[in-house]
Amino acid sequence: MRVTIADVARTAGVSKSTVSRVLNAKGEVDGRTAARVRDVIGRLGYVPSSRAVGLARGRSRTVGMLAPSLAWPWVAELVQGAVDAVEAAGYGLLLFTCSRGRESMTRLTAQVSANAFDGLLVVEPESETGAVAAMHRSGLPVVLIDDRARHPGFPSVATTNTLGGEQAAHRLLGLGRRRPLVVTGPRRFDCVRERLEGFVGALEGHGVGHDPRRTVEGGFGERSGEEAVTRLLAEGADFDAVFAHNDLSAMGALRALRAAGRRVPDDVAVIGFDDIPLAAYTDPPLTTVRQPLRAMGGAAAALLLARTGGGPPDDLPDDGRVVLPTELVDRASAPGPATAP
Amino acid sequence: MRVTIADVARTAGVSKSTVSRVLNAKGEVDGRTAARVRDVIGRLGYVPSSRAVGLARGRSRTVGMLAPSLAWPWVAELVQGAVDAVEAAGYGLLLFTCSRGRESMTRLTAQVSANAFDGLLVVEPESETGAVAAMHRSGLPVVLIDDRARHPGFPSVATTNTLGGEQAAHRLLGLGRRRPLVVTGPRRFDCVRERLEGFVGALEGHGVGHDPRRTVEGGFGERSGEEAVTRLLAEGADFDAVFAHNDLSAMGALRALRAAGRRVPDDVAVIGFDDIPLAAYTDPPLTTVRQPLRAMGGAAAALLLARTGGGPPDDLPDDGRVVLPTELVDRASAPGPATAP
DNA sequence: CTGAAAGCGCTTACAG
DNA sequence: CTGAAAGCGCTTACAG
Repeated sequence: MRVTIADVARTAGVSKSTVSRVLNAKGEVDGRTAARVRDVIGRLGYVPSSRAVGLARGRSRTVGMLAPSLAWPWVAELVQGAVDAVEAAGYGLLLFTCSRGRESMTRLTAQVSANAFDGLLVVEPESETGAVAAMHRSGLPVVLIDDRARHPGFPSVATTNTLGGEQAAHRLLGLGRRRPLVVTGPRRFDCVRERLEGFVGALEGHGVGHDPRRTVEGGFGERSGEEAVTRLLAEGADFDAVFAHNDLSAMGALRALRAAGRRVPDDVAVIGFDDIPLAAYTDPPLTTVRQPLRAMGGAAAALLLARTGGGPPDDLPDDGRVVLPTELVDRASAPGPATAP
Repeated sequence: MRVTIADVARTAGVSKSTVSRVLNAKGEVDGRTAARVRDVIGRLGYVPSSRAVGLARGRSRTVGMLAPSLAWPWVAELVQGAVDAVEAAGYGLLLFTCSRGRESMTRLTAQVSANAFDGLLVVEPESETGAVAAMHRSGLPVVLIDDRARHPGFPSVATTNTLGGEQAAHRLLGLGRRRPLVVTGPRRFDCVRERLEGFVGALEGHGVGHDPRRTVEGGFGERSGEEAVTRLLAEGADFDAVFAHNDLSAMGALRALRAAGRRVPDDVAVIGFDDIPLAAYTDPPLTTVRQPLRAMGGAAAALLLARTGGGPPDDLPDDGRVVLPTELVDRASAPGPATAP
């Protein structure tokens, strides 16, 4: 039923070796022979079985991607960027998410041992660093997205988190704000530390001290931002701006400020981080530090493909790092000179 | 380097056939022999090569999923639901998106011909129906998510779009609204027609006629909702509610109403469709008709797995349809009795 | 330039 | 209950 290389060979009157050669443009083949084979391939609609090719070659032209839940908009963007790049290279992307906890990791590990893919893209490994390192050690090419410092040894893609923090600070300073509230993500993330450092550093560079009591650790969810602002407001804290470490918590902050009757940006300016699609649709639209998520996904895929032999080689060392720049997106929650009313 | 079934066989002093039998719990194997083999497998850390198993069995324990861009929150939810179910069954999910247009389809078709996966999940095929039907005809199990009417022949998963429209109408009627503006999605979608029919039908059932001029076709984006409301407002149209066919356009509508100084829900009540995570974070929080997206993804995966032999069989006919119920989520943009101020 | 043969790592009748 | 052998559909030295 399925047409195989043997059918093509028989019909064209050549050996399977020859068919394989024209298929893979490998070795010398007589022009006319090749044309005839190609013709038969076309007529029979022959497509090599990926399973058989994979077994014979020892590679599947497939990469795996392990990511947190797609319910996070930034994860979805990253995955979309990767899937585009992988697809363009003629590879397939096997998607795994951590949403089922330990069992998800068990499944992934099994697939790795089964050699189901040629390389693995990992987004923000939280507790799975050990497992990922083990896979890497066993010879699987791995590329990380973000959080490099904790995982020397494999290439990674990150964004300028420190610069991003600085960008946020500069905007707030420009607006005359001197007492910002910072709602961070979980401290264990390097990106969180970097954003905070950049932010505080820039403030201090301008002679503005940052009271640590105005830094609240959040969990990257809307809730964090909402609760942090609500609580500090209740405690009578004095702040004239919010720098949230992602857009979701910034949205929560907006909500809490609104509930408390504080005007944004007049009473409190708000800046987020990420620039998820909906950031343009909050009220007021959210000024935010944009992470080039699609591009990061694409860059990570390119690095991985280079290491699995599926893409053009790059000149990055094995523990090299690609850093894509953040950019302040000017909207009404912390308007710049051009946007100011 | 990689340990194979031959290594296990040699070490355990049995044949590969026997190892295969204990691996797959197929055929009778002496208890002690089996124990010994299992022990060796454990000690050697042997895991069968998925490529070899796939070639020998003719199936890969992998399914494909073709979806629109993950930038749509509802797509991300659907994919997450599917990936969880697929993973739980020990299968892999190869993700394809249509974001690269024709080339995306070419790549997918190639993978299908190459027999790269055992079944395909398709989300809202727009222009690709021909290609999908061809794959199905060639023997590939296919399960659709939504929009069944146009594609008889394969099983599908949908939600109660008509009922959803009715639910929205009943809420607005309950609030005393008689002149709703409807911002639909593209008319070519069956779900759009059904939502509209349900909505208008329910109004008429209550003796409320619907002026077709108050129905505006949108594109499911924030823009649609914003533009529709802005335009009708400019034209001096008279409406006291908005039923948007998805949450994104509802968010656009909220934005336009705010810009025009109309109060929500007092002047204009707003209801969306989907219940994406951010619906709870608009201002005011969005009342919406919830689609059980995760569950739909999971149900579609279950149907597909049953048809690839990877899950428990279901009793659904080959062109059967699973319909999961929508549910009105009560929030402040169109508050019910309990939520009313 | 081309073919026969071995090999990739499994599964599955077929014998015993 | 167990093993030898063929087969899944390719690729790749090795000869010629």
